[in-house]
Amino acid sequence: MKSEAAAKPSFKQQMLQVREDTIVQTVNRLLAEKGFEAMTVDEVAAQVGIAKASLYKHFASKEDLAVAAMVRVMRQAQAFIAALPPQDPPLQQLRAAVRWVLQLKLAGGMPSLPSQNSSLRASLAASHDYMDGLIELSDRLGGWIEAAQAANELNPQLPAIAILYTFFARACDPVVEFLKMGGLYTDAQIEALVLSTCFEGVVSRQG
Amino acid sequence: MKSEAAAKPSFKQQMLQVREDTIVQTVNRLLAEKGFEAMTVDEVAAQVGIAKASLYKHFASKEDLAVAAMVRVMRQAQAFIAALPPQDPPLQQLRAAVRWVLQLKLAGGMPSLPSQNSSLRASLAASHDYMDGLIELSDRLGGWIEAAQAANELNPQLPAIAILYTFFARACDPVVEFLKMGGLYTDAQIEALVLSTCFEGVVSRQG
DNA sequence: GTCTATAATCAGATAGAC
DNA sequence: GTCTATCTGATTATAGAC
Repeated sequence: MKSEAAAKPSFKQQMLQVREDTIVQTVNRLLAEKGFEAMTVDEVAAQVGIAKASLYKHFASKEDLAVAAMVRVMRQAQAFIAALPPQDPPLQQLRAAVRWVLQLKLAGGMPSLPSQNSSLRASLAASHDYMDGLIELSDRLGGWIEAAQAANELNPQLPAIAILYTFFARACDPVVEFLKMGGLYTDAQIEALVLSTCFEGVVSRQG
Repeated sequence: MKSEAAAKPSFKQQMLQVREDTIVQTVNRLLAEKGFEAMTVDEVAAQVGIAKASLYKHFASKEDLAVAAMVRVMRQAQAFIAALPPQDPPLQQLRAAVRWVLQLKLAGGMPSLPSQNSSLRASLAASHDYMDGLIELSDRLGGWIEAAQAANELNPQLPAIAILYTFFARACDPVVEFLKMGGLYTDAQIEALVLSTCFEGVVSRQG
């Protein structure tokens, strides 16, 4: 019996894992740069430095590639959320979470998926890894939202689900790209601007 | 000499215009439903009820079809803006403009373009009709934004351009679709929710 | 698992008759 | 201008040798 085989992955398996990580990172970058439709599998293979047929030994379809990239981002988000100081007030946790998304976008690391691609949406919905992550994330954020509403820090008249969606939508907010393209503001300024308009809106505070 | 030909379009020209209007309306609907990439020219031809080759007699490319649809929406927006009571305060004008976009989206009439399609962006940028409309619209809204900031109705600390982009971004705000898919809220409620989070944000008013 | 080479398909665009 | 039929290129996916 291979006594160690069960305990830790073999060298070969580690190599495999590393290669797949490389692939998913490449896909993630290309998705962030060009989006799902514009990204071609040829391109992914070329940038990873392997043949396209080899890519298909690791992932069964282009959709699966994108799903893997989304699962990766989802895990990163969960890790960040889990590492937040639990004693901080809910509103602060939420601001930190939205800030994390904005920083990921500004760093060019947020995959941009078409909002209405049926084949990809189906693949995402079929992925347990993705859906479980999405649900856990929604629960976490949802809990903070309700707590912040109960403390009258977030507007209690808004449905919690609407606030949750508003936060999720920052992941594909074109305002970030617009401001970045303009070149007038630093990444930190853009982050502050979008965070501010998301939470405080655009009206004057004392009206 | 054809004395009437110069004064008003001939019957044939009117027919042509009507047909092209039909095409653009169909394209607009398909763009709103499925987006630019998922919409096929075959589909457009089938829904209009003409052969694909005939379509290409009217528009030189798929991009041109999308541009025509965007120009149409732009003109509608300009017409709406122009019809607003000029004596109303700037903030009210802006709310009306954003509300108009949300209603168009909720009615399924807002084309959804990929934020990062180079060929389409190039075509849009090359269209004088589109760019002129965009600039005029930006000037109008920009003027109101600065006036509202001067009156301390909009936050004067935010760059006017950031506020402008925030309004433009409502045209592709996924929160509208999310809430609509959920089925919990009427179109009017969704309109009010998104309008509120856009202007007033999500934090409590009296903090 | 990796490769080269190739299939299979789909979609944008065009030819040419009427 | 409209049609049928076709071309062309791009892209996803696979066969089969090593």
